[in-house]
Amino acid sequence: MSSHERWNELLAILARDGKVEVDAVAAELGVSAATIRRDLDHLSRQQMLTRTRGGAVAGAISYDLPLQYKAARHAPEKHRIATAAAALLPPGAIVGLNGGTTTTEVARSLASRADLDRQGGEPSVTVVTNALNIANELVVRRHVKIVVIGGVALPESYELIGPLADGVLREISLDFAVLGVDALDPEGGAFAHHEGEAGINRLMASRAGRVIVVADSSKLGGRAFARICPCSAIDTLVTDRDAPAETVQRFRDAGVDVVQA
Amino acid sequence: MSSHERWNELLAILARDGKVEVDAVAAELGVSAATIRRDLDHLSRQQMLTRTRGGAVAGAISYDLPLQYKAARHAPEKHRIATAAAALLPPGAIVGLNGGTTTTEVARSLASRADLDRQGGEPSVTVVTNALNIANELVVRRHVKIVVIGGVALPESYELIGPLADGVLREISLDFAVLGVDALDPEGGAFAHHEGEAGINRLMASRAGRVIVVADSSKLGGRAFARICPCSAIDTLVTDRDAPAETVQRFRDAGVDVVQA
DNA sequence: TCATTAACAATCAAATATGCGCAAGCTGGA
DNA sequence: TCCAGCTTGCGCATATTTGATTGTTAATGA
Repeated sequence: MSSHERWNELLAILARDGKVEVDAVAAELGVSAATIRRDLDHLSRQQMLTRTRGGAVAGAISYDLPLQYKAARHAPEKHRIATAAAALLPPGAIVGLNGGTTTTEVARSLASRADLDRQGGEPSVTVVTNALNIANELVVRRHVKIVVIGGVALPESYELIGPLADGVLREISLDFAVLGVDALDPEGGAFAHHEGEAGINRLMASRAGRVIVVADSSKLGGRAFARICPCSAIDTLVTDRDAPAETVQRFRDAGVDVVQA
Repeated sequence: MSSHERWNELLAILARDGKVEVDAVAAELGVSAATIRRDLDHLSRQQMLTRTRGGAVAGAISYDLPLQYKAARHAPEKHRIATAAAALLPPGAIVGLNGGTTTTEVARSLASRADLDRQGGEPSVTVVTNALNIANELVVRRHVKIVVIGGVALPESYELIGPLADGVLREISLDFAVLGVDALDPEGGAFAHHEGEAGINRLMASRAGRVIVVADSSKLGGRAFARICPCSAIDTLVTDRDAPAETVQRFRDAGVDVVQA
């Protein structure tokens, strides 16, 4: 087990329990207490936690893990979904992306696809996003033009929200909006956990000519706190092959074009 | 197998597993570990992955702050300047930060200043920035509230510029603007290499109650392409002790309060 | 207040990853 | 064909990580 994996594990325990104990974790991970202390000191220097005698307590990140850790869940499905979604976007498109692990994959896929069919040195795709991690990852790839919506940053999701973001979004138009959602229901529509995110996503969808929702099958058929939009506002859903046929049919009945990657 | 094929393979493994291990991949692809290391270093320079001991992990999120200690030139000076500049900012301040290595150090210093620790759960400092790297680094640390100006991202500097950024900036006021500059002249004022950056920096300065310029001594006394503002618009200059006394005096004569860290 | 005990910091040695120099092999052009 | 430039693999010196040891510090309770 490498140090990065240990750090992820420590932060996962911290997110779950709110605290870690040196000896307990050392036994659980099969390393010495000295190593755990060094790890905790390291993370403490990065302001990721607060050191206590005998362990550490949650400091900066209390509810959520860095995206890096979450990316591990359903990774192959997300990757396939993302590739399929990116394939729907034509060269030259202006694409809105919100935050989340799946949309981050879409961004990566888009960037590597743009690598292949770049034309004349000009960026062939414009990505408009409110997700800091996506912007940060794509900004070094010269093939994609990156536009960032302003706003207040949410530590949990790296998303920018708020009135400032609204203002910017109202000034631009999108060809496509590719939205990752927390839940998607044939009757209820698309949902996010956070009302601020939902608001931005709703606005992004309304500014776009075509709305594509990406969601692995575990998200289908449920609801979450804040509604983004009804299914009538969604043009295409990209999901994986594990989605139940009956659920897929209900989305199709609701007028959504379903793609199973 | 060509190097391009290997890179694709490495990135594919990274997308699937979230990490790669040097020895495992070397065996799988039938090349030496040295080659894999060189490949990973190469991809790491392209920001496609983050190098770890024994392999690499996906994504831009790292638990390290390598720049703080490895930032190429004038690192100790920049660090001292940044600490001194951050010390000028009182709790509760709304602070504008532009991009650059020195301002990134200021951001880190702000994030770890103990007396600014959040009081009553609320972050006690608000950072307004157009630099993606600063926003991305600070967003996980809850000590500061992060507001990002929108705009088009410049790959060279990670800065957001353009009309969208202008629009957001016009809607807010700052207590302080902390600006890193490319050149600073007692008569000419502050300069940036890029006219887009200069425009945003100028606007940021005009929205701030107090303008603090951070610049190591190598930047003093020269000029660059695009002017940000005259010295009359600058309240404080924070620089290092290597600044020539005569130059410092000329800044003081121009009405700038000079701090040498 | 003082003794006891657990946690800690400092240090060392072993294991292992890494970086560098160099030679061999390959590729593309003159 | 030959050469220049590049990539690859190997060996060795170096750096980093880890676990153990030992002395020090801080919390607990009588």
